[in-house]
Amino acid sequence: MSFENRKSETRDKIERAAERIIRSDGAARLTMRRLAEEAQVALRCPYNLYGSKTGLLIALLDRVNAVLFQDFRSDGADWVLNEMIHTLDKTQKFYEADEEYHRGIFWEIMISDHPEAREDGHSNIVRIVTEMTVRAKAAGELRDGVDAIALGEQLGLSILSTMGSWAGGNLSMAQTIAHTKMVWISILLLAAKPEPAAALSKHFNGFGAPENA
Amino acid sequence: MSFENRKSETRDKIERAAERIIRSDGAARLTMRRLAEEAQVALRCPYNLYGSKTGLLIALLDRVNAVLFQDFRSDGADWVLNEMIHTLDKTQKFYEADEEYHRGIFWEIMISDHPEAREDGHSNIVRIVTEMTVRAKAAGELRDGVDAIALGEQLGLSILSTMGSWAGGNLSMAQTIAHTKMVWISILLLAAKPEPAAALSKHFNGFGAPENA
DNA sequence: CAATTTTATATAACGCGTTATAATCCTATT
DNA sequence: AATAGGATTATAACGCGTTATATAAAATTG
Repeated sequence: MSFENRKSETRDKIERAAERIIRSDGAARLTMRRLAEEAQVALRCPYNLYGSKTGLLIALLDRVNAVLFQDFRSDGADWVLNEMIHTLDKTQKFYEADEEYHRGIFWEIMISDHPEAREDGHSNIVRIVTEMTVRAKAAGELRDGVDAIALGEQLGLSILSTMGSWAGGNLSMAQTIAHTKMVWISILLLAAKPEPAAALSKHFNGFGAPENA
Repeated sequence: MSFENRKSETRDKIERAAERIIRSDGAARLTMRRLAEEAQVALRCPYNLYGSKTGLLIALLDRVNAVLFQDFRSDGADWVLNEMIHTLDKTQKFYEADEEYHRGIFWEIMISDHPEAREDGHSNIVRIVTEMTVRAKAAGELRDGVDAIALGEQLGLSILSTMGSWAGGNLSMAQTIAHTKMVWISILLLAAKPEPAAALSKHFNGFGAPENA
């Protein structure tokens, strides 16, 4: 077996063990010593492969995000702006299927003292949202004078911040998406031309409390 | 000297030492052993008085918040909704005067594994914002059918989440307030009656990128 | 096959927040 | 003044993420 094959087999052993521990006891109870024991490797081994505990968690997150982000392709909705709202629904459904697992990983990465970890997820989301606003602008759904990139950054910041509250345990995923949807629509109603704005307002649920979301 | 006096003198010694360390080296470099040495008390002492490191940081935060929140009394502006925007400006000015100090404390409390710590700050902010929306409703500035409490909870959640991103180092305080202002105004334009809404829209700066804020 | 490089192991240690255990002050009560 | 009780101290220890050191095993290279 080659070096690379051996490494990726070890990686697999470790990531499987990490998943098992997080699923059974939560990400907060994932310790490197317990992980090493569960994966039957030396304590030093995951550090060789991932650099740090945070590096391992990022590897777990990346695998999951690859699946989620595939679902974000254009779905041929009537308006790009409506498609953006559908994207929120897809996100909710995806994370709700395994909410505690995702929340734990998200949180541990978020509070790690490896700043580059946060930066990665941050720019990922902002990029995806900005791609959509730029597409909406190109489709003529946004008013003249609206900077699509600036708009995307603001919407991306909004969902990212709210997901931070989710990760911290202050919100459920349902509340997170409901709030984000409300904020996005409020903003987009100002940025959109009348026609797509009218379509958008059908998704607006008023000012329901987060608890009712 | 009485028991209570002795305790509050020790508390003062510890809190002063903590402030000194945070101001010189940042909150991340505040360790309990170093604090004990700087305050010239036993390592056990702060645990007796505050329960935990997080408890001490909350004590520091409470002292600061008491000063900030005093500034949130009604300032007799034309509209309550405008007053809410001014509150954001006051908050920005206040935190910017000592941004790294506040950010560090905020962050350490936020990522602590004492969930009740987050809960406190959370409900504090939501309460303050909700008081303002209820006042706006009573002043007849909000449309009929708008639930002032639900609205306040959403606005509170918005600023809280964004301040989380600030605490994590992803935003400056200026960007944090600029984003919150944009979100608040977008939402309030939908919730407000025409007259106060017109006054509100003067504060709207369009969709500037967070970097330009 | 032999030599070299890469990967994995075993063991100990560091500083961190926190706790346990005793002992020692100092205030309050009788 | 004697005694009870709360406040503070001193020392050691726990599990945590991480690193150092030195060794063993396996793949690559000559």
